[in-house]
Amino acid sequence: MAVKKHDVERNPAQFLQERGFRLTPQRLMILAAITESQKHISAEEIYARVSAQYPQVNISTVYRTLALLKEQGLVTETDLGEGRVRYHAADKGHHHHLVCQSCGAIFDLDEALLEPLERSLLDEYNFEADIRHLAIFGRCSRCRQRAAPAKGQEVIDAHP
Amino acid sequence: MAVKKHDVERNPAQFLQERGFRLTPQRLMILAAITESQKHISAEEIYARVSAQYPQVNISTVYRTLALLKEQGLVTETDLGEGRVRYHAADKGHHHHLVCQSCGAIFDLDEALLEPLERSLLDEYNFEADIRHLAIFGRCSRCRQRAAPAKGQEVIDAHP
DNA sequence: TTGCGTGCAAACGGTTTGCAGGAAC
DNA sequence: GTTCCTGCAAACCGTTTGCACGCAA
Repeated sequence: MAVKKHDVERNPAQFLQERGFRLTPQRLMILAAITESQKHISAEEIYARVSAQYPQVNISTVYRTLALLKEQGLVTETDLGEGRVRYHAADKGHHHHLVCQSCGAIFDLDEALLEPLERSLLDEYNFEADIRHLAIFGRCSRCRQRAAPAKGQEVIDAHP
Repeated sequence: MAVKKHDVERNPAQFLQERGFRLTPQRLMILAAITESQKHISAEEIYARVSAQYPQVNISTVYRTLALLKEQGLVTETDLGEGRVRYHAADKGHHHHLVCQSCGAIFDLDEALLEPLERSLLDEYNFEADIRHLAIFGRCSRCRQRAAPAKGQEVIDAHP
């Protein structure tokens, strides 16, 4: 069944066109790379994908297109603490990540879990949280089991 | 009363020394800059402070020292989404930030508010969250009042 | 035909590295 | 006297920019 290629490509494309932006092959391919990607994708990865079928694209076009798509609300950014930002189609909905600091695994986190937090931020601080992509760092289930005795990784008590 | 300079300087310094690291003037001054800073401080800011009294320091020394201090658990990092990391003495305790995307203001957030989240991550995902510094983006009370009609800033439904 | 979007190359800002000389122990 | 730490300079990496050409509309 794969991805409904035409749908995912046509809607954002149409959206851009209606706004007066030109539909160039580069933009369409960049859009496709993002919407077809299962996970969050970085600018470099988009560039790699696109240039595989269209070698003359330039990385700066990728960045300019990403800026446009973000501006138009078609993609959102996530900072997973890697020193680089990742992108993701806005229509795929928001979700959050648990990033394991031991093994690097990334787990998706149900949005609902953050609702209580959002509510109390609103109630107690009158702060309207925009939690579209949140990365929470820590240690995953598997790594916890493997290293059961330890409780934290940079704890200051170490007496070797 | 100010900061108890000797205490804050001596403890981490002593700690480093006991671990076999040398106590150089550069390290002491960098340590002092961090512990004396009220708010989170960036590498560049540390460099500026230190080089004010010791012009020959190099920014690379700041980075190397920060890496050491982080490794030894004496400072922790926060990523406030500025494209640069900020540092903060570990013994000042953990706290979190509400970052207003409209006006840039940064508010401190009580650690207790995150406990329910941490607990449910542990319960439901067996994930041991290491939430030492979290930045939550959104819109602060004042900016919400000022722009009451809007509900989100990049919402996709816009029909101008 | 018009002007937006692109490729190119160079610059950016924050951070990291190799090296040789100098200081802490 | 060793060895670790530093300053220097250059490289790094992801990202941004100025410019002239070319293509979508």
